[in-house]
Amino acid sequence: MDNITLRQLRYFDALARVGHFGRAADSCAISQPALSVQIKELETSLGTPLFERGPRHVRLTGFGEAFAQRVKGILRAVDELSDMARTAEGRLTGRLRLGVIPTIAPYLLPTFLRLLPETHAGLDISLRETMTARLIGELNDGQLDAAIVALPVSEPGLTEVALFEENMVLLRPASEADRPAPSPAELTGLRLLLLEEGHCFRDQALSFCNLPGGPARDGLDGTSLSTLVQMVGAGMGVTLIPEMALPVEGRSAPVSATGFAGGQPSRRVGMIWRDSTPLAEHLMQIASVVEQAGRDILRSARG
Amino acid sequence: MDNITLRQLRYFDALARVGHFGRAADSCAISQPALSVQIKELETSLGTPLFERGPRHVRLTGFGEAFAQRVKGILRAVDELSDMARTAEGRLTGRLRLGVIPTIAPYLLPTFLRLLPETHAGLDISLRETMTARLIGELNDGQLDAAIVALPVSEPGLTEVALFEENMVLLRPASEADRPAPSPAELTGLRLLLLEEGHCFRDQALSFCNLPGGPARDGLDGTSLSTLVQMVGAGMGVTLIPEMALPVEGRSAPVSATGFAGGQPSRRVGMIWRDSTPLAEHLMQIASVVEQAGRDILRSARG
DNA sequence: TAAAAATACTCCATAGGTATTTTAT
DNA sequence: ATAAAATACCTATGGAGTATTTTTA
Repeated sequence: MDNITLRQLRYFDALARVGHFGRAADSCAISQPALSVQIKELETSLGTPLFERGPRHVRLTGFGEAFAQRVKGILRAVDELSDMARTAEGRLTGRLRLGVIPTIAPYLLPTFLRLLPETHAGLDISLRETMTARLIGELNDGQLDAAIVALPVSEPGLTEVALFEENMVLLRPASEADRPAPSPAELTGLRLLLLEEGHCFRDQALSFCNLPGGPARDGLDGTSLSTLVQMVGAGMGVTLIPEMALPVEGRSAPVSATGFAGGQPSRRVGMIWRDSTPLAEHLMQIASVVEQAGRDILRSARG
Repeated sequence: MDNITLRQLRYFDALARVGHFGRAADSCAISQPALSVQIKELETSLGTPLFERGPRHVRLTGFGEAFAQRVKGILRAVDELSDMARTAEGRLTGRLRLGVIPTIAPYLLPTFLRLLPETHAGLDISLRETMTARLIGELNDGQLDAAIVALPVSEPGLTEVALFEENMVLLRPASEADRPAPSPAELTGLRLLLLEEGHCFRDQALSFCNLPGGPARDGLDGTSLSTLVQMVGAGMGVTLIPEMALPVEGRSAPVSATGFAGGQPSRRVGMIWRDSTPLAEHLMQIASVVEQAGRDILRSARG
């Protein structure tokens, strides 16, 4: 028959993802028979089946599995072709899909989004806030162009650019404001409230305190820094928050911030993107805007 | 407009290669207007021109240049999808495009092609005989599936598999058969006839004799080993030939073969293919047939 | 029997062909 | 003036939709 088409590969990829002809067709904004026909055509042109059809679910064959891996790469490369064109005339145009982790987003973005138009007027930013692991997945899948995370992520295929370093500060109930700054070791004696599992900030805090990673400890986990701060304000314990969050969170409850006796824990904030992205040059410019935003916030948090 | 299609990328690639709408259209087996339309559509969908049109020739724009690089990779990856399918049912089917360098082809292929059907009946082999540099280019372009060459080639992106090592023997006029085997150093005193530039065998011979690579020396270069052997038979000088060539070439003229005093020069024969080829597993099997053929020939040449 | 994929068929968008015009040297 | 690309216009292929049938747990 005829040659493989990108359309077939896109439909195949969708079906491989969702494992259901009807829903895959939806996600491609076509009808189920249209998708069925294209998949079948791809299979016959290859001369070998890609899916096992069951009445309850559709699964990739062994061959289909290997095929899907390569197809993903091809589709990503084709998407990057369009990205290239967006940079052809010197300035970045269209929509930039940016991911940010939850412990950075609410504090950094207001300043970042205020600064960005100064250098990139008209650039359309779409934001996604979720945890690092998911952001990495979406970068690899081509659903994101770049992400702002805590470094290092050490993911093969991703470039990381370090932007600034910020301290993690201890937040205690305001009533304890007069006590001396504890050492990291003394933290283990306090009720340390942390974000739920999956947040890199949780892991960084635990590792600073030399505590094991393990699963949640009952009642001590929050789903956002704001919640944790409220819990601290209510006298339930203490927590760590990033310096950047101080201006916002420090005023929302009766809490008091302090450093540690000895060295301060810190995290490095940076941007990551696919090695292969054609947007690299422009992402670097945007990274420097992020850096400026971060430094501005830290200066005001400290001053 | 609509999305990018593979068809557009194929046409674009053809035009980027040949730089001429009419001839590119020919190479795609379509009419010139059909190609023009697709190229233009690609350009408008990208929003930026890919070619500078002149009345005498068509050139890639700077952006087009970068674009072409990526497109090549995509098209190769898509072609490899089809290759994958050829291996899906366990055995390799269809046509295998194999390159061989000229100093191996005539001696190895008869035996190889006789052995191959024993393990790969029905496999359709298409052969291309040219020098290493060109074979590497055609491998990278996806015009070849594998090549038999002298190792190492050390090309990034290509896998090499060493198969056997063979000596290079000195061929002298039969009249000199009684003289003692010379040392490599003594070769510089003889009229050494070699293949023209570009043949790796020439370079290997020169390097063994500690001679500079330089360009041709008048009258001392031949275009094939057979020619060299005839020249040696006519008393014009001496030459080096691969051991494998002895059974054929040793009888075609009044010449005498000998080794060297001290160590024997040798070359390593192997197969190369793209790292990314899905045929790797099967190519490895074919490589072992090549190896068997080589060893058979060497055994009969020595025995 | 019920959910889901495959078929049947119709329609329209679009790729391609031929003939012709425009363009740039 | 000429080679070559673009345009015009027509045809035919094929992708998509709706309606329907087939499949199998």
